[in-house]
Amino acid sequence: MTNQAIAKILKEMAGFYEMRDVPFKPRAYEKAALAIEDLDEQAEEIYEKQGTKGLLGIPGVGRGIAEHIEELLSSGRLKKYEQMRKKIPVDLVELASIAGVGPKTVKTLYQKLGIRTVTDLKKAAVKHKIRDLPGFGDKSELQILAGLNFQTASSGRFTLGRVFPIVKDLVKRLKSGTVFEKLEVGGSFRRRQETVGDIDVLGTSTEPAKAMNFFVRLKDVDTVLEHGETKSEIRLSNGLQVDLRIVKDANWGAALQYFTGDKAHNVKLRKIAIAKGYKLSEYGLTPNRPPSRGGKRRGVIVDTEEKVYRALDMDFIPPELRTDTGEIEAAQTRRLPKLIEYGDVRGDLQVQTNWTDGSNSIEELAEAARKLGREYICITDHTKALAMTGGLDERKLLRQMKEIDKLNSKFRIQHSKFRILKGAEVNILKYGNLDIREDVLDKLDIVGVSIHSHFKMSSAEMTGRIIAALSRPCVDIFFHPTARLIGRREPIQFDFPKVLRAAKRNNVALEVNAHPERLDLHDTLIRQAVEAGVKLVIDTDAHSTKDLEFLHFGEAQARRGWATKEYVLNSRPVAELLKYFS
DNA sequence: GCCGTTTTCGGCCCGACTGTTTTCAGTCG
Repeated sequence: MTNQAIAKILKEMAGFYEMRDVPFKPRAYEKAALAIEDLDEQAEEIYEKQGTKGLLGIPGVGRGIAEHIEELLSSGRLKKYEQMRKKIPVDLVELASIAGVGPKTVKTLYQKLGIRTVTDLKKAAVKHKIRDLPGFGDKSELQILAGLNFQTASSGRFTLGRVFPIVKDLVKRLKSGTVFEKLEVGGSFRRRQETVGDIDVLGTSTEPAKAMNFFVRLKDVDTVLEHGETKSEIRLSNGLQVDLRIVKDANWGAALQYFTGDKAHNVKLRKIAIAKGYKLSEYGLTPNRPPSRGGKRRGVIVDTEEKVYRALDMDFIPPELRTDTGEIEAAQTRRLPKLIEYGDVRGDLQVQTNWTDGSNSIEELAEAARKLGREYICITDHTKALAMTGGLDERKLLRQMKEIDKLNSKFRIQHSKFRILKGAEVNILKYGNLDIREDVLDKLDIVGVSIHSHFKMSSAEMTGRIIAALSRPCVDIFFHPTARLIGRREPIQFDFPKVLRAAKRNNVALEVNAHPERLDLHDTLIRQAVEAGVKLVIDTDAHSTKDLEFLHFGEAQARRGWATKEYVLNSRPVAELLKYFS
């Protein structure tokens, strides 16, 4: 049974408890479900290897839930869950995913109208059966219909790469209105998560009502979901939801901290605040106890985020790290790493040209990279086994090397510093051998390898396949190691710690692919690589000059994985980089 | 049901907005 399936059952149980107004259990089950979704390993494997103890190691999983998981893994069923579902047999997760519908609403809908599925709900809403229920009205019915329509039109989250230009443009327009003093985007966007559900904008204004009106009347607003004094929500015509909060200037730091999240990070901070005798909220940091006689009840001034963290006795935590995965403890003991900074990467080591499936020439890509401030670029066209891209064979690869030599002398005359490196994205074949002869690969500056076929091997076979490839002396980089495509293709399965050991032994760097549909490695795997002492590179995997700008997403991903500059090889000057790989 | 700088019991984040109410419940983040 997959983590997804286990998580779904736990989420439904959370909902059933919520329906019955059972206190605290819903949160406990939800928390455990989220932790299981976030695991890098299958719970099934953890259980096989370490038994119940392994399951108890998952945050939020205690004795009760561990027993549930064991029952699910061994029998494929869970009695307690089945009993709950028998009483109220509804597709709880699906129904509750509709905006404005929660467990209590689902319960009423089932008891009064017998609604069990999303289809049932649609039928009832269209027939206007919902508006007559107690506690409902025509507005709630309309809201449910709107939610249903939106859900079928678009399914949830956007990639960071997709929202990035939209948000840039939105911020520019909001600032042009001159109704805001401060304006900042918080939430998962500021944390640079790989996908973003909605955009949280935070602002200050001397005329809040005017500012809110300006916001809800932006020209591409499709629906105004909420319109209040301090909080409004809109949906843009492209489907993206944007929330705006207007806060007081004196609370700016506390508010920005609060609206950046994530939730688990904030909850823990609040607990720490309580332990220190404070209450932390978006409105500031205030003493929790009544003031002593004659004393005034005054909050700590937290007009910047830095002051919030300082007041709680810890170092400032960069937004990308705020996931409650050890960053708070590290900040308290002054052990946070100094993360790689945006702009630290000097050169791009994976770029495809029009020799294969890219759309620009080598020269165009080189020129565009130079203009973006890069010091070098490595041309890594596909090789012959990837026939659909017109992959290069040995003969063509040699010809491309000559072409690069010519271009380099041209660049040397015009711009002394910029350099084009010779590389390739070589296919790892089914049993770990490469599709280009070694004597030709030896002539390249940098050899990257990657998996483009046979994605569905067993973990053991895949591990052997990868280690065989990484053990070739000519190999320098393992490109997009898990081969996942966000929202489209699951990562391949292999024993990551074993591959890390092989990479370290052979001095092979792992790539952090910056392409918004890949972002591969993902954050927790980057963290493991860094802990294991394995070096990284950050590449765009550009297929056009425009794609070269993806680098920012790769740097963000590396930060989310706690990577320091020292671990990222292409933050080094070209001579040092080549020396490392030689 | 989980968890521990309040540690095996007793807490568990907290406020805004909406719709349907006439003081509040449900949802959301």
